[in-house]
Amino acid sequence: MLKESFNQYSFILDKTAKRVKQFAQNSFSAQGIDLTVDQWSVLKTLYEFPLLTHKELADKCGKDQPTLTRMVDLLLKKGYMKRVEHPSDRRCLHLQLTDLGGSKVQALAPLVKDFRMRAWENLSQEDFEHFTRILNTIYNNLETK
Amino acid sequence: MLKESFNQYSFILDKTAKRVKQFAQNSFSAQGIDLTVDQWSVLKTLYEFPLLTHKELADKCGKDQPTLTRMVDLLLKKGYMKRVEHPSDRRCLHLQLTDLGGSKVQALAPLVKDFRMRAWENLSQEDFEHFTRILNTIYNNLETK
DNA sequence: TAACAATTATTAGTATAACAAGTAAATCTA
DNA sequence: TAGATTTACTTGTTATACTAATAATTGTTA
Repeated sequence: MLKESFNQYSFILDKTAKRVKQFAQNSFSAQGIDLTVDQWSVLKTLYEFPLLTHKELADKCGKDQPTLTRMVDLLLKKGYMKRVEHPSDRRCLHLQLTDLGGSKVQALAPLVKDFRMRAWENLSQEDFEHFTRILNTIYNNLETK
Repeated sequence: MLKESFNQYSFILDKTAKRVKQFAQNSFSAQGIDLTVDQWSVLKTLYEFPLLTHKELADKCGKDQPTLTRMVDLLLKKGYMKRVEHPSDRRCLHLQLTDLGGSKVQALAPLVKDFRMRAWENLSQEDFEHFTRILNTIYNNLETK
């Protein structure tokens, strides 16, 4: 049914994801922001879900646990988040943004809004819906379980 | 116009690109294939464009030159490609697949076809066209020059 | 209850790729 | 011819992914 090869989508997908990340990273660097895009995504996720365990945050960010642990170590060193005891399960640690972390996320909001505007020029709300639907479908199709 | 934040697309984009890559990588590993997905994309590109310089190949693959040089070193060590003198410009080197490299790409074709089928379940040819159009638009919108 | 299994976070080691800065050779240009 | 540009390479650093193993805790079941 589909004539084109894997290339014709995986290359485009990969190239575009990489360019978005690079563009964001360059904007961060140009503003002197001491975060990688991935680190920002961790902070942002925690901003939206203020109290998560390592495992929950890792899942939401699509990272494995060792990777997240190292990222948290870094963000902790930078003072943007903290680890807190879990009230009922002593294996777990709850993660929280510090005030500094929260205001960092807020400070980045306008910058991030600029990416969006720039990236979505010449595209419509309908395109956005296609985009999310198609990408989510691919994502779910490749569930490994 | 667009209500959602950067997250609502960059997260999905990044997550999906990562999952596609992981899925491909797992399939490669399960078949005992000694290539990363990025290495495969280099070989595949060179398969389609049989005679490229470092710079041309780097551009086509979206890699910078130092990264490509190291990847070529690796692929050369594995015997999949070779460097050849450029006939008219002695600064350049032409890159070519070896016979081994060519048959490797061919051997991977059915596997790669499986990814495509799996990823695109429940999606139409029309979706594919939306997909490529939208991603290419974003890609071009973020051109840094 | 005791033994075993599963879960959570961590640690360590390795590999890949991105990025930055600089070098050398060749080519182009003014 | 002198200087600028291009091409490829080298080196060093960093971020992230993956694997495997460990310790502590919790859950399960015989």
